Amino acid sequence: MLTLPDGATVSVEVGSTVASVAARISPRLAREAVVARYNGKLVDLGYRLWEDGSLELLTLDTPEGLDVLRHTTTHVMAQAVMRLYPGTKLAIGPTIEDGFYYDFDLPVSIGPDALPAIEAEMERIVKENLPIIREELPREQLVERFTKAGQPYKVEILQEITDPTASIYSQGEFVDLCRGPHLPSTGHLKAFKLLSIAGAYWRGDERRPMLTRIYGTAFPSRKQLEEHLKALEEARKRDHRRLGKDLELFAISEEVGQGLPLWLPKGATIRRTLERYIVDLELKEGYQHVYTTPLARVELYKISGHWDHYRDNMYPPMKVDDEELVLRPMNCPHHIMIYKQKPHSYRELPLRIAELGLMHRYERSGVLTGLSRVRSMVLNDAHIFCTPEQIKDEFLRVVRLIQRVYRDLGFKDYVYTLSLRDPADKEKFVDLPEMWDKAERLIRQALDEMGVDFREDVGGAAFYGPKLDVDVKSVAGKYETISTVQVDFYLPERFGLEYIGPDNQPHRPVMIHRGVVSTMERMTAFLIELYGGAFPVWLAPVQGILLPIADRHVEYARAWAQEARELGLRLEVDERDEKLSRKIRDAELQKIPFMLVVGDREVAEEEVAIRRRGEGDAGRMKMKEFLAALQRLADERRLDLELR
RNA sequence: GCUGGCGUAGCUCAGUGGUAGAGCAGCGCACUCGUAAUGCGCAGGUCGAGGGUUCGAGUCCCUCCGCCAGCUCCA
Repeated sequence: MLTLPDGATVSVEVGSTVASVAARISPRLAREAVVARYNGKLVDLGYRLWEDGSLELLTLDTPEGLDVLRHTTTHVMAQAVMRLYPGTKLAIGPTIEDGFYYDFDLPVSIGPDALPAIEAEMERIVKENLPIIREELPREQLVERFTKAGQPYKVEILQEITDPTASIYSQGEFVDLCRGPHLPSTGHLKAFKLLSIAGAYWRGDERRPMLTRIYGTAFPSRKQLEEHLKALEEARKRDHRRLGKDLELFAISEEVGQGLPLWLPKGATIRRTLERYIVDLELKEGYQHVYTTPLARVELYKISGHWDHYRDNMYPPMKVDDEELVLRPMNCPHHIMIYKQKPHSYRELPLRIAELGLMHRYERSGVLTGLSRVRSMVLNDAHIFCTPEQIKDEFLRVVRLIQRVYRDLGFKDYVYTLSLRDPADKEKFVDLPEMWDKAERLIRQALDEMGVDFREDVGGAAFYGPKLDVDVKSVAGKYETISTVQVDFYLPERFGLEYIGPDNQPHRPVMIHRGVVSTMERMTAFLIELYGGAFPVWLAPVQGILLPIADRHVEYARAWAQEARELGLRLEVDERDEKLSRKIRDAELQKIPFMLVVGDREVAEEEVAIRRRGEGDAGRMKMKEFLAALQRLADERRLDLELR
C-alpha cells in the first residue's frame, strides 16, 4: 500500500519497481518520471518497494529531477573521458548550482580544445541509450574491485565510508562508485554543454595532486540550455573589469603592479560619492572619523598578534635607520593607539573611532581580480570601544546601520554568516577557548534578538575573534562578503586598554571591529556589476550629458553645465562635431542617465529636451526645473529616473 | 602559489616560417545637422620581455612577466 502526494493510495505487489507503479498511475508519469521520493528518500525508478510508505514520482521539471539529470550527465561525461583517455583515474563528480563537474586524473594534459570531442562522445553514449544499473555490494568487495580497476581515488573514498555496503552504478562498460540516484538510461539526456576546464586539488588540498576538472551544465530541453547560456553571456557583459575599462572607471597598470589599481576620474567620482555618503552617515551615528598612516613599526603588529597570525598576508618589513616598518594589513592597532592617547571614563563609552583606512595585504597572485581582490585597499573601518554591557546594543546598532546602507545602495539579496574559529587550527586562531566562547555567545544572543536567519562558517573567523559577515548576492549568483562585525576581547587585553568605571577602578573595554561599506575597491566593483554600469543618479559619474544639435548651441550647453556644477551636479557637454543621433548612441553606451538635447527651440525658451537612459524622447522641461529635479533624484538617492 | 588557456595599434580582432592588416577610437578637412554610428583623408605596432632554432620567427622551442578560468585563500 503506497500513499501518493495527493493523498490517494495504490496497492501494488511487494517488490514492485517504482517504474511499474508509475505505469499503474498514468502513462504520462510512466514516460516522464525519472526518479522518486520513497519515504523521504530519493530512489531510482528501478528501486523495488518492499514496504508500505509514501511515494512521490518526480519528473525532470522538479529540482530533484534536474539534479539527477545533471548527476547522470556527469557520469556520461566521465564515461566519454574514459573512452577517449584510457587509464584516466576518476575522482569525484558532483552537481553544483546550475551544473556539474567531474575531477579526473588524466594520463595526458588536456585543454579546452578537448571539450568538443568529449561532447561528441557523450552524444554517442546518449544514442546508445545504455541502461543504468544500480548494485549494492559489500565495501570490501568494492575496494578490491576499484583497486583492480586502477581507481585509487575511489578506493580512498570507500575507505572513509563506514557503512558495510556501498552502491555502484554501471552503464555499458562504465562503472562508478555512487550514491545515486540516476536516470534509468543514458538516452534520457536531452541538452548539455561542457563549459570549461580547470585545475583543482584532490580534496581541495594544495598538498595533494592537481586534477583536471571539467565543468558543464545540463537541462531538460535545448531551449532551457540556450537560455542559461545566454544568461551566462549577459553576466559576462556586467563583469566590472569589462565595464571598468569601457566606462573608464579604473585601470590596472602592469608598470604600477599587480593588484594596485588606478582610479580614473569617473571611478574616482563614484568612490568619492560613496566615501562622502558613508562618512556623513557615520558622523550622524556618533562615530568620530580620524586619519592614521598605512605604515607602522613592526612591533605594533607584534603586540597586536598580527605578526604571529597574519604574517603570510603582510608585506615583509623594510629596514629604515634602526627600525623595521611594515605596511599595515588592518587599521585596528592605530585606532587602539588613538584610544590610548588619554585615560577614559566609562561615561565616554562607547567610543566609536572610524577611518577610511588605507591597508596593504599580500595576496597570492592567482587570487587577484580587477577591483574586487586587490593588494592595496581602503576600508570603511571602525572600532567601537565599549563596556561589556554595551556590546549587544552596539552590535545591533551596527547591524541596523548595515541594513540602512544596503537599502540606499539597492542591495536586496543578502545573508548573514556567523564565522567561527576552527578549534583545531591553533596557528590561525589565538588559543583562548573561554574568550572565543564568550564572544560567540554574545553574537548569537544579538542575532536571536534580531530574529534573523544565519548560516555558520567554521574556520572563517578573524584570528582574534568570531564575526558576523553579511554576504550579498552578486549578479553572477555568488555571495560576496561585504560587511562584517566582530566582537573582540583579545586586542584590548594585548594592548592593556582600560577605562575607569563608576567604582573608580580600571576595567578592560571590549572592541567591536566593523566594516559596513567594505573596501572602496570591492564595493565599487560590486556596484558596477549590480547596476551593469547603469548607475543611479546619485552614484553616476556623469549624471547627464548636454547634446548641442549644432555648434551655435554649444555656448548655451556649457553655461548650464557650469550652473549644474555649482549645484554639485555632474553634467557634461558633448561638443563634438557629430550628428545628434551619434551623440545619443555614445551617451547610451556610456550609460549616462539623462541625455539633454539643446537646439534652437530650447535655447529660445531656456528649456531642455530630455531623453532617459534606455528610453526614447521624454519631452521638454525648463532647464531650471530639470536641474532641481535632478538634484532631488541625487539627494534622495533614488534608484529610478523619474523627474518630479 | 598550483593546473590549463591566452598575450598583435587606445579597444575588438585577422594574420599556420618569407619582411605586419581591418573595423572602431584618435587627428585633419568638409557638412551645421532634432533622438542609437555623416563622408573623405591622415597618422598609429621594437607583435608582453629575454634567450634559442633557422638563410629568415608575430608564427617553432625555452625562461620570465602579465591576464583569464578554476583550486587554495579572502575585505
